[in-house]
Amino acid sequence: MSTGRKTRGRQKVAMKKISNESNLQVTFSKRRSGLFKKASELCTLCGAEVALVIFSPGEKVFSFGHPNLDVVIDHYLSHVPPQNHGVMQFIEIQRSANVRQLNTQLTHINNMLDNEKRRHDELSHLHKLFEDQYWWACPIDGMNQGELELFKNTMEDFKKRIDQQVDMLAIQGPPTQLQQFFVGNGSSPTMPFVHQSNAQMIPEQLFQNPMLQPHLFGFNNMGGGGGGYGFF
Amino acid sequence: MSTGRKTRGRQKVAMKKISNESNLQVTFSKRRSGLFKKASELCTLCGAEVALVIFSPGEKVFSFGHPNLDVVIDHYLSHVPPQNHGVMQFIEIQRSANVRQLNTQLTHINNMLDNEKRRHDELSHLHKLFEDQYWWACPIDGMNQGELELFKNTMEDFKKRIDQQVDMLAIQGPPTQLQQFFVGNGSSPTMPFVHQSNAQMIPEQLFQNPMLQPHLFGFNNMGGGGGGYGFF
DNA sequence: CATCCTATACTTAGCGG
DNA sequence: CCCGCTAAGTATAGGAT
Repeated sequence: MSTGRKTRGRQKVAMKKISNESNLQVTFSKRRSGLFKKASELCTLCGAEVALVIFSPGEKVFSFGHPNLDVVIDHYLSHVPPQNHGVMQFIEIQRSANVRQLNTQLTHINNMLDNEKRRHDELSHLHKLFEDQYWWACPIDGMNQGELELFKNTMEDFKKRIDQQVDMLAIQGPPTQLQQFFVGNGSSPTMPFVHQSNAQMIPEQLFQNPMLQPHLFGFNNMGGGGGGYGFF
Repeated sequence: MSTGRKTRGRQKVAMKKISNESNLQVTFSKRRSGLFKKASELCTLCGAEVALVIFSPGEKVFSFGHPNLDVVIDHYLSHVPPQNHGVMQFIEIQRSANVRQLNTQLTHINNMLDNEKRRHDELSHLHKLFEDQYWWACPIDGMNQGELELFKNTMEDFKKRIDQQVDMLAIQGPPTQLQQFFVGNGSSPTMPFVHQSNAQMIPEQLFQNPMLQPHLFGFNNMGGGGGGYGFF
């Protein structure tokens, strides 16, 4: 009954970098959650705008923003509308360029596929001719003069088609391999994290907690500008 | 003895915007301090990089950053080490993602072209057989029994090749069009962020700033001005 | 890693200066 | 606004799952 307690409860911890790596990771995770919760509560209770970005020692990024992270950051960087932020615009332009390039490539590729499709249809058509006429199964040596004449014409017609085929292929030229674009090895480990800047980024499960739901989007009574803290 | 206590102690407060203006102001101030403290503790304990920006309902700005607010924000915007040309690297990562996608497409395309090349070779070979043997030019009606027999065998052999061709085509199926990627119209502020950053060591010394120790929170009230921070 | 649990350390609402 | 005080509400270290 009077045995030692189940746990020692919360222990006081020195305000310095945690040495134990495993412990550090757990503490980081817990305190990060707590910080996000506090931030969202400040937004809810006081109608403040908050931007919070955290890089873990393990290089991962966690962020939170109300009403929106990028809006607040832009608001901080300058008082110009977020849509006009230089970096964003530049990046967006780059992205668009890449997509256009990709579309051009695919247009070419689709044209090639069209050609190939036509080839395929031609071959199928040839095959159908064979099937329909079934000439090859006929006992040639049993043909009469007329039959042989017809056969010969069929053959010549067939030869013509084959020639057309081969000419077409010759004109188009034999398919050649396309050079791939090689990207610098991606010294970058693949990262599965895609943030959309028009949504608040919150560490996943944290806000599955119903307690936090209402904090995130409940209000918006921010006044207009007026401050004099422009940076540009 | 049984008189009422000195205070009611901390009362539970509903998680919604505080209506009493005076109360709200006090709570904002207290909680803001608490948030900055928590943020600085996270930095100290876990060596994390943190950026925190708060706009009060009155549009005043409060911020905190370790090792430095703008560094962290830039790091966030680019998701790469601030020392290097962050934005460029980010753009490069974006481009890499697109190029990887493009390479995948081209790999598929090249496989298809390989198949088409094989088809082409087969057709060429068939054509050559015709040319070499020149059978189609021979007066069929002039063949003797043996010649007809040979001709029949040749035909059957040819038919077999054609069948192989068509079977192959059937198995591969006809080429299909690829969907293109469309870039959204620029009106949308959305922009995919790829989170990924290389490990970056945080100089501990930077956080040994006495301002950030236990109770002196390292935040600066920027309510009036600031330097000019330009990204370009 | 994220969660649950328990015992404590820490934070903060409400009230006075 | 800031500071202090008090009591109650929260966050969280440690340990286990």
